[in-house]
This record gives sequence, C-alpha cells and structure tokens, in this order.
Amino acid sequence: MTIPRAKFRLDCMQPSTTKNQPAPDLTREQARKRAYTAILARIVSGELAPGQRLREEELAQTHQMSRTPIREILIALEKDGLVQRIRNQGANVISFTPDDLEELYDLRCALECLAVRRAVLHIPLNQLLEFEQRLAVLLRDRGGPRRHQRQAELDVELHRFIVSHSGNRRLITYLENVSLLPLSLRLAGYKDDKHASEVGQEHLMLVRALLRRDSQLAEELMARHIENGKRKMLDLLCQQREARSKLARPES
Amino acid sequence: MTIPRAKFRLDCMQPSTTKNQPAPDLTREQARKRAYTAILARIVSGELAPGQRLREEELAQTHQMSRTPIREILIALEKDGLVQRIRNQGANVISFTPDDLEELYDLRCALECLAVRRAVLHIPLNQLLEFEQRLAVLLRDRGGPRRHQRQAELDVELHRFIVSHSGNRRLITYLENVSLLPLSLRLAGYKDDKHASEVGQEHLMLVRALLRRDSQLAEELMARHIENGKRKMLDLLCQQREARSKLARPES
DNA sequence: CCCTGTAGTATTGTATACAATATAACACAG
DNA sequence: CTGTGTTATATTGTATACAATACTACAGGG
Repeated sequence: MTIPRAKFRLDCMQPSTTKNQPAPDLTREQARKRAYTAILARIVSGELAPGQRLREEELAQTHQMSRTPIREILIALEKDGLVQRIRNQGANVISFTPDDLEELYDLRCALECLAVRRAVLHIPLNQLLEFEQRLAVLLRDRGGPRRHQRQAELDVELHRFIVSHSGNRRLITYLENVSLLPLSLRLAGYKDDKHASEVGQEHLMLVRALLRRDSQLAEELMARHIENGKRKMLDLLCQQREARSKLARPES
Repeated sequence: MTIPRAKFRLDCMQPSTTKNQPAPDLTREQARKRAYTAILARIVSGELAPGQRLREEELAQTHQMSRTPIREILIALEKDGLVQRIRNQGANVISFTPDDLEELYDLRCALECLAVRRAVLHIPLNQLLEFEQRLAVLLRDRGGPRRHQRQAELDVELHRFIVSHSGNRRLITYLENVSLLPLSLRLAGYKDDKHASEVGQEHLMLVRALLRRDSQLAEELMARHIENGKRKMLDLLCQQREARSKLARPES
C-alpha cells in the first residue's frame, strides 16, 4: 500500500476571489526549488564528491517527488556545469581536473574584470566603506573565533556585491556558474593563514580602488587577485589529489 | 485508434555479438538531437519570432515524440538563453531589448578577447592564410552572387575558428550561447554594403595580426571590432523595432 | 456599461507504466 | 583459467494519465 500523495486544494474550496490568492498552494513549486538548491548545495559543498553517481530514483525518494522533476533538475544542473550526464548511463557530479580549474579561473578573470569595470561608477560608497571596515577588522583579528569561515564568507560576499552592480544580468549568472564549481576549494584554501591574509590584503586594496572610483586600477587589481587565486587553487588541488591517491593505495 | 509507436529491436533479434553493435537503434537519440537543433535553428533564424509561444504538445506532434523529451529540450534551451519559461504558463522564444543586446555584446567582447589572446600562439598559419585569401576575394568581389550570405557565413566561421583554438572548452560553449541569440540580427546587417565592407576590413586586419602572432594588437582589434558591431546592431535593432511598431498601428 | 465572480477549456506539471539500454553475474567453450 | 556470449537486473528514456493551474468567455449585479 502506497501513501497517497498530498491532495491539493481545489478551485471550489477557495474563499471567494479568483485573482491574487497569496498562496493557494506553493508546496509543489517550493519543493522543486528546494530540491534544486539542495542538490546544488550538496555538490558545491563537496558533500557529494566529484564523480559521485546521482541516481534519479534515489534523489526522487529523498526529495519526496517523482523522477520527472528530478530529471529536469539534473538537466538544469548539467547546463550549470555541475553535473555530467551520459545518455543511458545517468548523471554524475562533475569532477574537475587542474585543466578545468584553469579554464574556470581564466573565464572568471575575464568576466569579473568586465564586472568591476562596469560596476565602478555605480557601486555605492557607503557599502564599500562597510566592506573596508569589515576587511580591516578581520585582517587585524588574527585567530578570532571561526575566523576562516567568516573570511571565506566575506570573500564570496564581496565578489557577489561587486558583480551585482555590473548592471549586466547575464554576466551575473555566468559568473555565478563559473564561481560555483571551485567554491569548496576556495573555502578550503582559507585554512592556510598566509593565503587568507594575502587574499584579505588584495580585497582591501581592491575596495580602496573602488572607493576612489579608479576603474583602471580596480580592474588591474582584480585581474591580479584572480590570477593569484588561480595559482594557489591549482596548488591546493594538486595537493588534494596527491593526498587522495596516496590514501587510495597506502604503501607507506 | 492510435497509431502504435515504433517498435524497437529486441535483444534476442540481434545477430550474435553483444558488444559494439554499430547502431542497434539510434533513432531515439537522433530524433531527440534533431528536434533540439531544429527548434534552436528555428529560433536563431528568426522563423520563430521573439515572444512566440512554444506549446509542448504542438512541438511534440511536429517532432513525432511525446511531450517529455520536448519539455527537457525546452529546459535546455532556457538555460541556453534562447527560451523563456514561466511556471504554469509555458515557454516563449526570448525577446531581447537593446539593453539585452548590449549585455550580450559586452560579454562577447570580454570572452572573445580572452579567446584571441589564448588562441594567438596555437592557431595554424596555413588556415589563417586561407581565411585571409577568402576575405580578400570577398572584399574585392563587390556584388558577386549571394555575396551577403557568403560574407555572413565567413564571419561566423572566422569567429568560431579563432574561438575553437582558445583551448578553453567552457569558453567555447559560453561564446556559442552568447553569439547565438543576436545571430539573425548579425546576418541581417550584411544587407548593408557599407557595413559589410567595414566588417570585412576589420576581419582582414584581425587575421593579419594573428598571422604576425601579435597578441596585443589582435586583442585590441577584436575589442574594437565587437564594439563596432555592437553599435551597428543596436542601430539596426532600433530601426527594426520602429518599423515594426509603425506596422502595428498604420496611421500613415 | 463595466466590473467582479464563475464555469469551462487549454496547457503545463507530476506521477507512473512501460521500453530500451547498460551493467553485472554467470555459464561454458577453448 | 580466461575470454566470450547469455541472462538477469538495475537504471535511464519515453509515453501517457492525471492533477493543478492559468486563461477565456460569459453571466449577473452595481
């Protein structure tokens, strides 16, 4: 015996007005959105490891829906570049090589430089000052509680903030996609104090250039910042891969 | 009475080997791919006008398949930026405003400049010489048969050629998406002889810079080339919109 | 006449049954 | 024991039925 699926309110049960019901039944739409973001989050966070198989039936069960919407979500995630699907063989979390990382960072560099250039004039000064403040505090405060995490969050927030003022919606979504995949690596990078303080410094300089509305300098700093990030993340990725391959065949 | 759907060959009907059947039945996969490219082509070519409703059932019938794969294709096309889908209201061909066009061209500029920079060293000289040849011929040959179309095709081909040697797969697909939407506009632009010859000149200069492996110059020329294109396409789009709005309410 | 509310219709969203395929387990000849 | 072919099983791909929603036409009251 199967549990009957949730019944949705019928038209005739609605009070009296026909238009603008605030939420006749958002559960379906919400559920779908939640499933999408949940799967995405599990991939980006690394909970679902690269290469991990994503079976439709399993996802359907965990999200309490049928395979149909799950399939559609997987197709969307494939287009987002987070999932790889092979016909008749299903979907896997994408696994990226150093080459992929380089591709992503090169793209990010080009796009984010465009974003800064466009954002310089429109970005509100008071919020920039706020960022400057927070960056300075975090840089001074060596070894505060959960410092790495706070710094990582500020990193993401700052970049999103700048990009969001570029005035180019497509640029925003592209950058979101390009940044999403290596996000867990970026977060992992903050465990290294030297790296963290360098990134903090770069961010601070960038914000100050933006405060002076110095477009050229800001773009240059951004380019260097992302190039530096690329190098470090490549190192980190290679370290991780070595560590993992040693773990796979422990011959020590 | 419904027509029974095509029966597919069963395992037991296969000759004898289990592996590597050349094509046990590709029709499904082929059909799906064909449907995808067909719909895409109809959008890009302008046959399906911006704003045009895309009903699943209708597409399903014209492509001889059920709504399920069509839906999945529409989801993919939405992610490609060619279709807009609104929940419970279906899919429409995306309609782009001058603002959208500007967004697309700004993105294209940033991405294609990156592409040239990366391609300069690896792009094969002999093929470049071939392009130079063909460009020169087309520029001399004023008023040849189907000249506009040949020139437009060469345009697309040249840009694809350069981008394909960037060594960045993601860059290639992003640029494909960014370039696809305004393609019909670009093709329409070639009806203007002045525009066509200017573009031809720009292409020729670009190819010559690439032949000299002059990265900086090539990038600069590309940036200018796309900026020029942006301006012209904006003009053209505004003209088209005026013409259409006059046609909508003919008060002459 | 316009506006609001209502019933009917068209279309999308989801669940599910079935078809087709790939993988794994296995039998068997060499 | 190895490699090949076969069968069983798991999983994806597609068709279809049904649910839910948005749209349209229309009736009735102001």
